[in-house]
Amino acid sequence: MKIPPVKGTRDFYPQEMAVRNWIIDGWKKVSLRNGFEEYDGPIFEYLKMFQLKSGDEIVEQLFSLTDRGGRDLALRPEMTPTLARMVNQRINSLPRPVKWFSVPRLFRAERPQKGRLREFFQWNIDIIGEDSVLADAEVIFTTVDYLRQVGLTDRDIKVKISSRKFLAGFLKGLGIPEQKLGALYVLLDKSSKLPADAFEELLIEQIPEKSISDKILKFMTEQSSEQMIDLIGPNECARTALDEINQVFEYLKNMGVSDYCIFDPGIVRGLAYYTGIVFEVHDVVGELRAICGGGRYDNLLKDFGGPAIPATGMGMGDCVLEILLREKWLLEKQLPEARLEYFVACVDESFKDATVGITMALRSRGFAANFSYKSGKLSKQLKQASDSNAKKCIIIGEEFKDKKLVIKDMVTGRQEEVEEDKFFAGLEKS
RNA sequence: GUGAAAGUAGCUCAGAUGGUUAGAGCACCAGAUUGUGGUUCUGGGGGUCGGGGGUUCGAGUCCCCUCUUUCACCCCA
Repeated sequence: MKIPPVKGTRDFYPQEMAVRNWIIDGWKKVSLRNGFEEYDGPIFEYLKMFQLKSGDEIVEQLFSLTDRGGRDLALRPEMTPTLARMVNQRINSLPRPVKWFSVPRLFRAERPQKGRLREFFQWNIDIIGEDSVLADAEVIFTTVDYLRQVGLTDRDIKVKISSRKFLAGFLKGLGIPEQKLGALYVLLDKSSKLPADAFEELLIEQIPEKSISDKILKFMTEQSSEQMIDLIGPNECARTALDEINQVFEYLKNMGVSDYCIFDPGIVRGLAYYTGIVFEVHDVVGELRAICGGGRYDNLLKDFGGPAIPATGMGMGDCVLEILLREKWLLEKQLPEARLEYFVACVDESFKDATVGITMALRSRGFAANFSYKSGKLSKQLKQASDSNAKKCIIIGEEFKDKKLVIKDMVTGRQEEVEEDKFFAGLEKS
């Protein structure tokens, strides 16, 4: 009976595994150099933990199970609740701010499509316990630091930045009641995906008063903060939030990544838990879904039963990123080749023991070395050496009776006889 | 969860209107080459044509169901 892979999952053959490792290694490296420490949690949690924040709709997109003790559990669909739980547990002993990152494997029972699978990896960085927008700027910088590192330029991607606080302030200032905000957020979030006239139509459905809907339209397309000020008028809330946004852009300029960043009032970010600066990174062409997103969530720790502590963070999935990197030919340019330092071959069966012995001697000195199980033709073994991308091949033949090895450089094709002792003595030095 | 398209070897794909034993390239294995790889040539293995049912003398081909993939919705924590 043939069993197929589960819907929405991927098999990582060595070739794909190399890609995955390269992406994740990059995430880790950049996190560490930006001062983040790595953490991880269990891959499943109480189902309740994920219901708590987001309600029943989310539960349908969870892989859940009941253990033998009757506990309702779920495979984690995101990392933030686990982070909140872990930080809350030790909140009094952790030095603040907490700057942590993680690369969890996550699960969502959605219908798979381009850039979205049921099992994936996500880079998370979070700063907890700091309410300055400098922390928001640092999260954005770290994100760009990675994307820039892998070769994406400001012509490939843009960080679109806005503020929940700003948007809420503006809308309330127009006299829009609190209970309408949720539905409006959802619509505004889509403004970039919809054709302009369709968006306008939907907006008028929600906001029939033309004077107000016009202002919202203008707001969504406005880019310069000077004209924003005219638009929001003497609205205290919105002004404070706009100052914050400007402050973030100043920090980002100072950090040297302002070419990547633009203000975009259309960035709203799906659900309710964001409270301040929000951002998404998109490909400039706009063909793919968001590469990553993040923002400030000052109420979350409190929602999870802890003290009111501010937090800001970012999550980046591996699927969309990989698609973009492939499109830009950045993967094949940068992926390190799997390399063997030495391949040890013998000319016939009588030298097999010596071949194994030399290989092990190399391995015990820390070199990646391999040999062939078959002692057939030398040409076969050399082909295997070549296929496994070995830098050098050691040939064991008649010379070995005089304690000599033949060292063949697989790139140049040149080879030389070296005494075994001298060969290993040379290795120790280097 | 809704809608659309597709599924033939490990991969990319041929296979007019239904008709003998389903093909090619790449990949894999072996030989040409008894101490020298990446090139070349020759040969070989590998398919319940996604699965099940139906129509027919006969189905890879037509019909129905199902699974999977892709795309668009929903959603995006």
